[in-house]
Amino acid sequence: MKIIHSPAETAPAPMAESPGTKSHRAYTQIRADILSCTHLPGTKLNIAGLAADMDVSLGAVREALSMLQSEALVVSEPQRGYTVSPVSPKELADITEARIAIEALCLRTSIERGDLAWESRLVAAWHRLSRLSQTEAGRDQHLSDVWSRAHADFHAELVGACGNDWLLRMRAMLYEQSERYRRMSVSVPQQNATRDVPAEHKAIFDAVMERDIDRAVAALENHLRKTATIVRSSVAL
Amino acid sequence: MKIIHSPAETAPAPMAESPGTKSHRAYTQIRADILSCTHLPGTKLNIAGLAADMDVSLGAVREALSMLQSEALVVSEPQRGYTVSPVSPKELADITEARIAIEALCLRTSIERGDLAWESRLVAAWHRLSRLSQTEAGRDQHLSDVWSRAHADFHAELVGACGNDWLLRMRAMLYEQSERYRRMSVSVPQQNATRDVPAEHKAIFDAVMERDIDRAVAALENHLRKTATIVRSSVAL
DNA sequence: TAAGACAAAAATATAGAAAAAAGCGGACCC
DNA sequence: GGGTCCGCTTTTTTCTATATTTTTGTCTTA
Repeated sequence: MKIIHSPAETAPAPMAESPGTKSHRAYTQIRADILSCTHLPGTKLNIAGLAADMDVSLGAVREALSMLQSEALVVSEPQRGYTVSPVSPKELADITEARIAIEALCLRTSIERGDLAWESRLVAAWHRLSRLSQTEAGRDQHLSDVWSRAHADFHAELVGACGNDWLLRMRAMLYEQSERYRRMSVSVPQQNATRDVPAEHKAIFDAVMERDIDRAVAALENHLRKTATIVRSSVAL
Repeated sequence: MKIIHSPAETAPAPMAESPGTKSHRAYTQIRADILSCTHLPGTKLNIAGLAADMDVSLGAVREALSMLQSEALVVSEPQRGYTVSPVSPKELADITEARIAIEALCLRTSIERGDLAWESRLVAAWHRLSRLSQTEAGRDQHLSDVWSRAHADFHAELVGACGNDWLLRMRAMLYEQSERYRRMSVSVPQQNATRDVPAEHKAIFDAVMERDIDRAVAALENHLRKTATIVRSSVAL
């Protein structure tokens, strides 16, 4: 009769939606630290250090880094460890062009194939984002996170009816990369003042709801290109 | 007294271009086995078994599998191990559509930006492929591998001057996935008889050399779509 | 037949050993 | 006197063997 070999000793807290394995928790945390620029681009990642910080073993960290490599958030040189993927103007330009092309493709098919359920989800995502935009996100950290989440959901929902899993996977990858650049250039009010982001979103949303493919794609492209321009000029690359 | 646990016991031979680490050797081997369908799609991959087969430890295999996951050649369910990525008609269709779109994009910019050095490399790749095609590849295994390599090089060179690393990375991923499907459907002579693959390649090559973008893209699309159709009808998915 | 416990197998985690690279100090040469 | 190269020490990455946890298949029992 083995009593209490303690299933709950490790993590009594629910800890969000982590799939149990320690590798995945490490992955989630390192990923968040990279996206939030706690680990700056180009930094060498010390495996032992990370393992000590989050109280897991080397192997777990190593596996987490492998996962991150698949999203191109870190790069590894054999026998020389892992580093946070560096950033550059060229990279930003490549990502932006690729993203415009692929998102446009996804958006076209999404509008063509989208049914009522999709429209409903899109309306919901739009509603959340537009309400949050009114409350001046950006100052307080929590609100900014919530807005980022809503923004990601809205963009994801736009192409949600595309149906091509491979294109969607690539879109997701590029979105994430763009996010990393965007977050490097937060709090540049003087430039954002000349720009009405909610209006750009509204333009996309309206065109999509009217099923005007070309106008929707044009509005999306405009939105992405403007974002990239702002990011580029505000970040010292 | 530990005798000769030997730094050179494992691989005295140069073993091609493997970057030394055992993880990477394991990665290379498993990858080859998946692409050659030694490990069939959908198969569960036993970590301990693989480790024993190639005489490395669990950790090395685990890391190799992580790398493969980033190329979408294997998928993992937490706590339930790894399986070779399954195949399906839907997947093939998605890959084909995505590939046509992205390769077309890459080809356009490649033709626009390509300089003389690129043209020369392309001519070289074309020459190799066309010579190999004449010798009836397909029967003997080695020749077939050589042809595959030349075919891959030719297609890679077509888009070699594109310049957008992100698009190229995605193209490479999709090419690899297509290869896996293609190799599942080898030796179906009756269908290939009605098709002249070298001529399709020549059509692409000629259009590119004349810098006729639209014709080149159309020829490429035709080539990819025909390949997908053959594969689809010849494989029992 | 279905529920539950047991046993086997497989996946994940850990700690420490081996190998490789990086950092460092001193000697040697120009 | 200054610069460069060689060896050693230290750090870091990689690997292995073993332990722990989870899942899965089976067999009993009501």
